[in-house]
Amino acid sequence: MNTTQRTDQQTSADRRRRELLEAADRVVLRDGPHASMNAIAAEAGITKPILYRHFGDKGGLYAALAVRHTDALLASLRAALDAPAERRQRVESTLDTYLAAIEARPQVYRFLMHPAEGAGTPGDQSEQGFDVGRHSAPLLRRMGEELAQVIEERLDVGPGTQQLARVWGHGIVGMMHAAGDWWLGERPCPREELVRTLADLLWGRLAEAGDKAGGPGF
Amino acid sequence: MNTTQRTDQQTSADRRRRELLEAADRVVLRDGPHASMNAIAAEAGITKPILYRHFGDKGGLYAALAVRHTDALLASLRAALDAPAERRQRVESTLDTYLAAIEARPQVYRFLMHPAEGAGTPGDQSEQGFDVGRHSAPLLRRMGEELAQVIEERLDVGPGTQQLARVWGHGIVGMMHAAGDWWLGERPCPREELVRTLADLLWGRLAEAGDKAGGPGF
DNA sequence: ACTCGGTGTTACCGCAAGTAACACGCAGGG
DNA sequence: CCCTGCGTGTTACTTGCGGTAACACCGAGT
Repeated sequence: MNTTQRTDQQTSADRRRRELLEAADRVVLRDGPHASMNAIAAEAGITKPILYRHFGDKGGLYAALAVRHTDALLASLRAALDAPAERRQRVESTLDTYLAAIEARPQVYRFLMHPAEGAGTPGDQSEQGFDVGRHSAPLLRRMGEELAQVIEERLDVGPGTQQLARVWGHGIVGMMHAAGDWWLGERPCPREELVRTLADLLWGRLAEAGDKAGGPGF
Repeated sequence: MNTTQRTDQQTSADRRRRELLEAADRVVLRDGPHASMNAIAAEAGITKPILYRHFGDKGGLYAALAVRHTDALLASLRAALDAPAERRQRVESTLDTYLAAIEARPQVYRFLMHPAEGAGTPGDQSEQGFDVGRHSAPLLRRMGEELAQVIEERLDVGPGTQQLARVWGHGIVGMMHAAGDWWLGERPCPREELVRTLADLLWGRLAEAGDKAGGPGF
């Protein structure tokens, strides 16, 4: 008797939820990592308590937002990872996919990774921001775990593969993230060069390189 | 005429500053990443405005704290990096030094990297914390730049060494950081194993590994 | 007509960052 | 001896944010 009601309500609530998320997205895209609940509510044309009814608390809204973007990014990454090509080529295109994503929407990226980085003027009060440990970490963690799974599934590295895959997954994601963060800030080189250099690093060129004359070597 | 006065005041102010920093350190070590200005002031036996007179704002205090710890950590890392041994050995001992440091003082580590991660109980209001983008990034950036310099000084990788060294420096630091963060949370294996696995990654075992039977490979 | 669930509002609390404005103690100079 | 600076400390406040309680409207079902 109430199944249609249920579904109607569900979809109605879901639509609201999506609208709110899109509004939040817009305000994040515009205002960068500040984005107070008030601002988001205003952008959505409503007031704070509704946001809280839908998302519980700020973490909930943030998590929902992060899930959206992370899902999209992960889909792209999976596509790059699954492409039919040489391993080196696949690694490069995966790196490139990630870097292209953060390059395309630096605001969103900064919001996801470094929330509450605003606080430009000294009088700016808007510095009480999100927490990061509980949200950006999960984002990176999720990428790390996904990559670990891919590595474990496809790579043959003898015994202890599972442990090794997870270490490598998180390590590679961290490498990608840190290098991308730095690159995004300084733009010292075109993207392809960064991709190539990182792939070189993963390909063991650090071990192969010779010592420079005069020093103790590295 | 006022040179001695000046220096006296200077040293006096510096002593105060150090005392305040040590108090801040203590409260961070105890309370984890919460650490409100009030709490720090109370621990130091004084009140808020004095902290603000000494450090300007919370970012200033945080930066001073971060510099302290980063300096200490960088000194250890430099020592490991400069040890007279094979390159692989030096890389492993550097990784181990970093991981041992974050293992020894996880509270401090979490404060530096993921401030404002507390907020355990839902009723906990103490979630308005620091920003991270302006502080944890500089910390990682600094490590990345240091490592880049070491790489550039000692490694011979042909033309474009400078750019490459910086990419690798930030990338390796990010790998270390992300893997360490994950490991610190889950403790899936002893430290030496993590160190060995990460070094293996840097040594190109990803490229060398064979495909697993049945999949498209990786 | 009367309830009832959903959507929305205003008005408030608590907290933490940051800031006046005032108070004590102690040099030196009339 | 007093009084003027100045460094150090305080109390008491403002602002802005996250989060919540209590009330208001409105369309559907009986």
